[in-house]
Amino acid sequence: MPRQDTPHRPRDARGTRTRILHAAGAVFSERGYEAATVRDIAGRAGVNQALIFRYFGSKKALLTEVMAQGGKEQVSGTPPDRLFETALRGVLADGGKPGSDRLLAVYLRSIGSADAAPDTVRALGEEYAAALAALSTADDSKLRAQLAMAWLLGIGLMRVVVGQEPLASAEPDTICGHVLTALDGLLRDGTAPGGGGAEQRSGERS
Amino acid sequence: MPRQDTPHRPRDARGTRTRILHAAGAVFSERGYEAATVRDIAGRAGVNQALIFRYFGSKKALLTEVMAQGGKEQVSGTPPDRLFETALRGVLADGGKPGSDRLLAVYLRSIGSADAAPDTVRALGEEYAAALAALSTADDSKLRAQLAMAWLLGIGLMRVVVGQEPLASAEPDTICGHVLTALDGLLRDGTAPGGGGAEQRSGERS
DNA sequence: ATTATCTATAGATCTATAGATAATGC
DNA sequence: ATTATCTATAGATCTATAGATAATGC
Repeated sequence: MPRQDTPHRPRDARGTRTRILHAAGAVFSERGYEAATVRDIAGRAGVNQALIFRYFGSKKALLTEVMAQGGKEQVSGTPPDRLFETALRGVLADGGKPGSDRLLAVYLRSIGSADAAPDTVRALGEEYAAALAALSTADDSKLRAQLAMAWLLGIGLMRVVVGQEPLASAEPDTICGHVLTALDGLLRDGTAPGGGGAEQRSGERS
Repeated sequence: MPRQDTPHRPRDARGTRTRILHAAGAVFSERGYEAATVRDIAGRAGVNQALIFRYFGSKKALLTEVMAQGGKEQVSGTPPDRLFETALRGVLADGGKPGSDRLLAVYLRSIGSADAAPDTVRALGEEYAAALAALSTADDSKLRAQLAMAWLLGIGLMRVVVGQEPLASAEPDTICGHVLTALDGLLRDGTAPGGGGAEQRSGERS
C-alpha cells in the first residue's frame, strides 16, 4: 500500500481552532446540532477529527462556543432606537457570508435538540429586549420588546430555515418597512393599544 | 429466571397505533426529532418498540404522520378575519392538553434536523397565508400575511420552546391585544406603509 | 389460521480517548 | 523537548429486521 498522501499538516494551533469554529458554524447552521457530526465539521475544516476534542473538549462545548461568538457586541454598539432595525436587517441579509445570519440559523436549527440552545437564545434575547424596552414608557415595555424580538426570530425562521415564498425572496427594505411601521406604536407608546381583539379591559387603569 | 411479568398485551391494532401517535407527539415536542428515540416513544406508549416499525415503517414516517394530524381543519373551519386570532390563541393556550400547541412544538423543535419538517411547515403556512392574504387589497398581501404568520411562529418559539419571561407567562389577552393592534394596518390596508425606518427610497420608483 | 405482540440482534452510526507520529523551538 | 496532528478503536447508542410467541376469529 502506498504512503497516504495526508502527512501531518503544518502546526498552527490558533489557525486550526479558528478553522474548526468556522466550519462548525457552517455545519450546525445547515444541519442543526444533532444531525451535524464532528466528522462533518472536521472534514469541512480540513482537520483531523480528534482535534475537535483536543481544542473544545466535546461537541456540545463546541456548539456553545459557536453560539457565544458574535452577538453581544451589537447590543452595546448600537443606539437603542436603531437596534431593532439593525438586528432585523442582519436577519434579512442573505446568508452567503459568515456572520450573525449564520449564527441565527444555528440557533434556530439547534433550539429543538441541544439543551444549551434555549439558554443561549434566552440570554441573548434578554439583552436585546432590555435595550429595546428602554424605548417605551409602557409598564409592560419588556413584554412589548420581547414580542418584537419574537417577530424577528419568526421572520428568520420562515425566511432562512423554512424558505417560504414570497417572504424568502422579498426585499429587505420592503420587509423592514412593513415591520417597523407595524411595531412603531408597540415600541414607542406608553398608551394601551385600543384596536385589536381583547385588550386589557378599559376600566382598569389604577 | 422467573417468568417476565410482561406477557403479550391484548391485541388491539387500532388502539396501539393511536397510542404510538400520541406518545410520538409528546416525545417529539419535548425533545425534537433527532433526540427522541423510538424506544422513548414506545416506552411512553406502553408498547413494544418493534411495533412502531410495523405500524409506521420508519421513524421519519412516524414524524410525518404526527405532523399531518390536525392543522388543516382550522383553516377551512374559521372565517378569514378570525383566523389569525384563532391561530394565535391556539399558540398561546398553555400546553398541557394534547392538540395544536403540542403540534407547534413538534414543528419548532424538529425544524432544524428533520428534513420533512420545513416542507410541512411551509405547506401549512401556505394555506394559512393564502386565507389571510384575502383580507388585504395590497399587491403584496401574501407577503404581509406571511409576516403575520412569522410573528405567530416566533411568539410560539419564545414562549413554548425558549420560555423567555415575561413573555412565557403573559396573559393571552394581553399578547393578543398588542399583536392584533400592531398587525391591524398590515393585514387590512392596501396602502404602502409610510412611517418606519428605511422604506423604499422615495425617488426610486421604476 | 391469522396476525398482534415480543425477543434478539444485525448493522451502522457517533462521540470520545489512548497513544503513535511528526513538525517546531531551543 | 514540546506539542500539534493523526491512527485506531473502545464503548455506547440507535434504527430496523427476522423470526418466535401468544391472543383472537372461525
